[in-house]
Amino acid sequence: MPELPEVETIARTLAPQVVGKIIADIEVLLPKTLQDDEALLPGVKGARIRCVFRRAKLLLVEVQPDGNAQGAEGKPLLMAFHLKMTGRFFVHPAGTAPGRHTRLIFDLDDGGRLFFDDMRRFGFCRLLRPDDLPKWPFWAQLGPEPLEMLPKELAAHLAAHCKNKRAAIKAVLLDQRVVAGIGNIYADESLFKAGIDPTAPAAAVAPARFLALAEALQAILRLSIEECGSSIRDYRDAAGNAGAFQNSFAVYGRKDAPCVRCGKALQHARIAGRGTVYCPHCQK
DNA sequence: TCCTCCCTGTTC
DNA sequence: GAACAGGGAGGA
Repeated sequence: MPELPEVETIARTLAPQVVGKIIADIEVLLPKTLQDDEALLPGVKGARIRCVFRRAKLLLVEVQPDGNAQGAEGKPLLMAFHLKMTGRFFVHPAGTAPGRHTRLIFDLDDGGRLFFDDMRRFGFCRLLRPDDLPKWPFWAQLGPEPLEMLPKELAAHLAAHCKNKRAAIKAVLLDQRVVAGIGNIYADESLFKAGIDPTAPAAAVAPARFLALAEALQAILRLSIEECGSSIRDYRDAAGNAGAFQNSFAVYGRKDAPCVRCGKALQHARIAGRGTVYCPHCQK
């Protein structure tokens, strides 16, 4: 389930494999994976990949269409991928046949084949002009990048969004409109590190505790990026490597196991429809 | 503000 | 053969 650190790792490992190459052809094996409201696909064919970057949990690929392509007008285009739970990228050698879960194939001019695989079919690739990004409601509503703020700023931002909110503090962290890129793993881990009960109503979290939460969130995200993300089940980066941060989990996936701090059994709850593991003794 | 749905493979 | 994993859309 790629969250911020995983998508960041994928962007970093994918970029050196594809930037500068030309997309010679595109094969759409699962039509619903490709969201192309403006029929921009012809412009992507023959386009050169300029850069690969991340915003929230989105992986963005900017391409420069061939100047002669019909309707492309020489302006850059964006491919915005959301990997959801099981999206993966891999660059295969020429001639590699699609796998069972391959949804899109981008044939590169050097013969390489960039596969977008997605077992559970939730992921998508949206084609758009950079100018149209603000018209995409999901993009327009995204909150700030948590690693691009000072801890103090992030703390104040979180505190402001938690004011008067009855929803659980964890639900607020998962809300992409508040902060972008946090998923189930990093919400649980950062709340544990900050010693905050994930089930507590956001409004009940004392203002003084948001600095600890902001610092925990940033520390966990930075550490995970250093470790190339967390690999549970499906996740691999674009070079096929697993991350290592799953070895540092204090709570995620550790229901009933002893708390690393106090040794008491970790509890399980369901918050905002997501499985949640926490230590009632250490998180209040 | 919470629930259901979309999906398929793994675990109980 | 059911429960579970879960990001986000859409509906109650």
